[in-house]
Amino acid sequence: MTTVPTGSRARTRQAILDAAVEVLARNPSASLGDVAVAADVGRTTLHRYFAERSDLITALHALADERLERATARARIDEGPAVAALQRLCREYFDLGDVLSLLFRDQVNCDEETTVCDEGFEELVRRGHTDGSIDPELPALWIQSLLWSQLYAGWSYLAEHGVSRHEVLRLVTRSIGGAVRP
Amino acid sequence: MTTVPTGSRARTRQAILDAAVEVLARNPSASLGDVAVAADVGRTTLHRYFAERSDLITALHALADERLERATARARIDEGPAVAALQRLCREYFDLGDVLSLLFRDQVNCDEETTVCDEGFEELVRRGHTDGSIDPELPALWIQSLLWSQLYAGWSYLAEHGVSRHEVLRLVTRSIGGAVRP
DNA sequence: CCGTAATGGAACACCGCTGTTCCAAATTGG
DNA sequence: CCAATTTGGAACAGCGGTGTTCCATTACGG
Repeated sequence: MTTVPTGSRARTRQAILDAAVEVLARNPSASLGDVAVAADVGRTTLHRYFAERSDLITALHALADERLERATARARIDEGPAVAALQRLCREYFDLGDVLSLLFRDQVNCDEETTVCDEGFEELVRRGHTDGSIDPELPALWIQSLLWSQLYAGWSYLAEHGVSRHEVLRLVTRSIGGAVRP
Repeated sequence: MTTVPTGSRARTRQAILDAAVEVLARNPSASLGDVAVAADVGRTTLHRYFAERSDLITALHALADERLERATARARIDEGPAVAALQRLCREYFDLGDVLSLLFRDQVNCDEETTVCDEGFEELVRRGHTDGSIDPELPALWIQSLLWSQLYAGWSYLAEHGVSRHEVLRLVTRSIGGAVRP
């Protein structure tokens, strides 16, 4: 049986994952050596935790999915006015930062992400359609694409221009809100 | 001196560039072999036209910049109401397709792209700010990020879901228009 | 129709990344 | 403080992409 992580093991594992998120978000084809350096860990150690590159990627996706789910839960998208709920979701996702750009760059069509949202998200959009706060011409799937792409735009904007995190978040939520209005 | 392209040379060169756009837009780290196959050309021939990978990339950027500039010119962003001009620009860029996703994926902050637009684009946004058709809270740079990210979202949407080009374009222009409204 | 240009295939060395093994050093916990 | 765990460095083979050379074949223009 696998030994229970003795604390040190868990810490190292997390350090590697964090570094991998940061490095691979910027350059999806970065080498494992780069990740190891960023994690301040020997390449040997990295291989000890994740035998193959694909194992690391898998763990990364699991981590991203988990955080995505938590963030979705925190946004309570089934409560209150639709647009406000959409903007709460936007805020929560924005805080995930690099973690989501990972999913975004690999495959926008990520099977997970669609299913993660679809139950509640479609319902949210439907709510907005019926109460007139969301343009009925815009399907839920498109609004989801919009949300993701604007988050991406926000992160890029943050990284490239000297603008505060708070200010960027303001721009994104405002733009998302405006884009879905009828 | 380099011999003047005899027609056949120019055709081959163009075939390689077209294939490179298609292949590299989907996977920026695709091999030159993949590009050669897509161009229906031997790898040797490809190397004959572009000695190094970086030479191909450079040519690709030049091609993208040129088409970007033409598209910008066609949109006549200095004419008419600001939002309509923005939507014309959106339409023209949308038609560039893969060519622009290339620039987008490599570096959203592409030095070229900012300078290409900045003269006219900032003016367009200013026009919208003063006549009240564009939310004055949104800076030109952000609107530009928005435009690009929504185009990207549109292309992805087109590729992944069975939606017509025309329909996607409608969604993008509508969303862009909505996003910048005060 | 002949010669030149253009092409593609094969083979080659080179390089960086990957995944593995082995061993010595450092850390940690009891 | 000792022993087990954890770590990192070095070295290695394998692999795929790169860039080059050489040669035979094909296409094209005068």
